[in-house]
Amino acid sequence: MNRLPVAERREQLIEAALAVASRDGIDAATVRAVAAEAGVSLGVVHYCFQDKDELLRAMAHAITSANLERSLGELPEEAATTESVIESVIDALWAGIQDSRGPQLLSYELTTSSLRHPELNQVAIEQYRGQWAAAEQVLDLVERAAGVGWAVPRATLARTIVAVVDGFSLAWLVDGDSETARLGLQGFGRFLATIAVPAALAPDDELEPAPTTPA
Amino acid sequence: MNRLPVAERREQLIEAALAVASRDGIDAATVRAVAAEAGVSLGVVHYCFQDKDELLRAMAHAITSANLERSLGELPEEAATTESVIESVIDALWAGIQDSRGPQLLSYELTTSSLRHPELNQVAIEQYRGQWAAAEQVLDLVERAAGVGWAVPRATLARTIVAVVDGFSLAWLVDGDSETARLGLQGFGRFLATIAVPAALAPDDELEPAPTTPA
DNA sequence: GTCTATAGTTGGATAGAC
DNA sequence: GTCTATCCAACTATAGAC
Repeated sequence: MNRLPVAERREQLIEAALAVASRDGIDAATVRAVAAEAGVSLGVVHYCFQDKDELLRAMAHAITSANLERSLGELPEEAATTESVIESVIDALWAGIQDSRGPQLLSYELTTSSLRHPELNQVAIEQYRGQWAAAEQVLDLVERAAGVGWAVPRATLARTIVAVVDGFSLAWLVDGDSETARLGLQGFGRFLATIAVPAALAPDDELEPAPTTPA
Repeated sequence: MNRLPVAERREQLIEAALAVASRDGIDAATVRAVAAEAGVSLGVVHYCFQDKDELLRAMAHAITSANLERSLGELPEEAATTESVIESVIDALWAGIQDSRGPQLLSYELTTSSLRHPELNQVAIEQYRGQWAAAEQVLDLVERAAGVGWAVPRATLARTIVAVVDGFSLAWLVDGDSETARLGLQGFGRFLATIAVPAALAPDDELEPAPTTPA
């Protein structure tokens, strides 16, 4: 309706794309559907984005950024046992996931789409780089709150955490059983606690293993 | 070309669908593409299957069945330490995954598709029920080969295993780093070894927790 | 900047000849 | 049983009026 600067229009359209895709799936996020959701006409979308892929890439980037910021929201209490710090971090993390079924599912759809379509190639790896980085920051938080380090390199641990959270999230999306998922994650949390070592005994980080594909 | 009984035609078309979808993604598995892959004409597919969804459901079912049978292929050596039994099972499992990138990715695509489209609703839960059952059988194998039980209910452990394998597989699909994934899984395997207890001390299975949604 | 109109594809599904 | 021909719907993308 109103005339808006292109930049704001883009924001609005990305929001709309996110809404449609979260609600109805990535395949439903057609240019038409996004235009309708935003209340603009078809041509407007093509005026703001070169093509559909550019719109989807922008949407994916918005998700990744949002995830990164959100992951820093949950901070654990100060002094406590390692177990209880981990436990509260996991509960907060899980609550966040549980509250966003649509976006969560969308993020898996984006991953698989990215792996099939060359024009979205960067999307998946960016997602994961973001998640791995976020997991490291969470580890950092736990380290300081509980005064511990880890028996394995932090980067390795971060990848494992992302893998475990991904796996339980997927299963939860399928069977809808949040309590089982939460308990499973807590079980993993207790494992984390077992490999925590007093900060004094742990180096800032272990020696990095041989660098893998820089991609 | 040849005139075949409907049942055989269906088998052939399911094979073709699997080939196309594994190679080019689930979205590429159109009725037309499947017909072309199988070397038959469009009408034939609609003669054998009521519609596209029925074909996809049949394909998904074929995958699940194949996975179940395959998972029993890898048997561990007889006498050995718990660690080494677990290690060899994981290596065999991972080798199988690594050799089937396309089908692996397809299985995630099927899961997300199933969660979005009501007509495929049963697909995802069947997949997971199959995987959970397979994981329990693998646990069973390890129990007998290493003469151990577990400190947590076998069903819970099975879900965790599936979640961890899923998570590492997804990350591998994204970054292509099989060695890191394998090492991550082995790390999880060492955790499994830590919660193994001598068979004499473990009941056949722990008391089941309160039954969750039977679904 | 925004709209309508339309070109050009692709894919699901069916009809009817053989 | 199998094929060709065809219909219809939905989508991307662009052109051109306002």
